Amino acid sequence: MIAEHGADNISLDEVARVAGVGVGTVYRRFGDRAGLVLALIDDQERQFQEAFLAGPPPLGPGAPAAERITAFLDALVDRVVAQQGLFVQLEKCGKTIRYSGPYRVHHVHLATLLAQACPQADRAFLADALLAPVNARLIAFQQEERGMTIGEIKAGLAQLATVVTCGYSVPPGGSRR
Amino acid sequence: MIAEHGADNISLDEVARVAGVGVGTVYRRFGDRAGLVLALIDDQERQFQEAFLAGPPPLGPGAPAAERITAFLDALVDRVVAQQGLFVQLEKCGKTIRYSGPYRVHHVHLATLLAQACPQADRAFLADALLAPVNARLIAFQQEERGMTIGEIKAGLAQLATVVTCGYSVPPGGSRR
DNA sequence: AGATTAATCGGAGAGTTCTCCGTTTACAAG
DNA sequence: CTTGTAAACGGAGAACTCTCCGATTAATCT
Repeated sequence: MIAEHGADNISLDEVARVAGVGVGTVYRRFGDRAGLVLALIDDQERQFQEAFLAGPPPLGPGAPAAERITAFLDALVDRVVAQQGLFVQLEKCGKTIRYSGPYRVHHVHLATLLAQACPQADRAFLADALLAPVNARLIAFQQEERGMTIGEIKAGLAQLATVVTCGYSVPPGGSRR
Repeated sequence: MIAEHGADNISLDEVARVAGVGVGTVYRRFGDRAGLVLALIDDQERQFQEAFLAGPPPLGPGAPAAERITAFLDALVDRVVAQQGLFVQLEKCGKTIRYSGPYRVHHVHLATLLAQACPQADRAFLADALLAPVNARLIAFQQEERGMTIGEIKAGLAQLATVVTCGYSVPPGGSRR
């Protein structure tokens, strides 16, 4: 259905009809629209998590943290682009969903890598800040309205990650908490 | 109505009823839900733009670019927090709206400052990347689920901005610790 | 098998967002 | 004041998300 009509323009009524069940059944299984989208994302998400948790370097363990961070952001962009429509849907749903499930895993992973690359930074915030630009809608906007390519986006992220991992080693000037 | 029922839980049917007009009129005036929200945001947005375009430094012109960047991000956080519910609504609406209007102005402004602070960076992307974490839903999540304070969020952004403006002066690749 | 209980199902319905179009109002010309 | 035209109006209705609950099916016990 998504291949045919796009990820938007899909009503759960129709999903139920096509599946040959009642609407209630769909909602009991998946909770709500967001739950259904999450389920559709789940397969690739598992593979992705497998890859950065236990796959070959530089995405998986073995490479230095700074390299893994870049590799992770790079792969995350691919991940989002591969199911862009679904991720856009996900972000439209209630805020409960946007920052749960996959996001938390990504955040923990990135924060762990950041802890190695730049120990004295606020790694929880920094992880949020690096994940924030990898956002289906922003990427769509950058592509469509700014004419950026995926390569340029990845390059920008890589540069940002580099600057961050290097820069945070040096305590900045007048910053206080 | 927002003060009473919160920014969600407001139906345009009811807005129309309270306003004493038909639903059609509301939609003709504002286009859709997003348009109404934008209108509600507009007043404070104008003031904010006035402040960073022509107000006193460090937010307005006069201070060095690096300081203005920090001041801008700081003020933007306040701006979003002040109308957090409305911004969350805005982000839920179609992607047409999220990256139009205010966002573009903020982006142009920040990109201009970045051009002064770190000329050789991809300032269009960098501006997106710095704006991305200043996001009503992310901030709400950081506050509620991570227990972060606004002060901590601002501090994190300030540090990030510092590292970015300093770090991008050095061409990437030959990075040292 | 028959009866009792629990889990599952499906669709009617409430509450929304947004569109469409017949009706009403405002305004200018005769 | 009347008439003609354009703009503004408002509510019926289509399409949608999600809930609720009576009906159906499956499982367990006697």
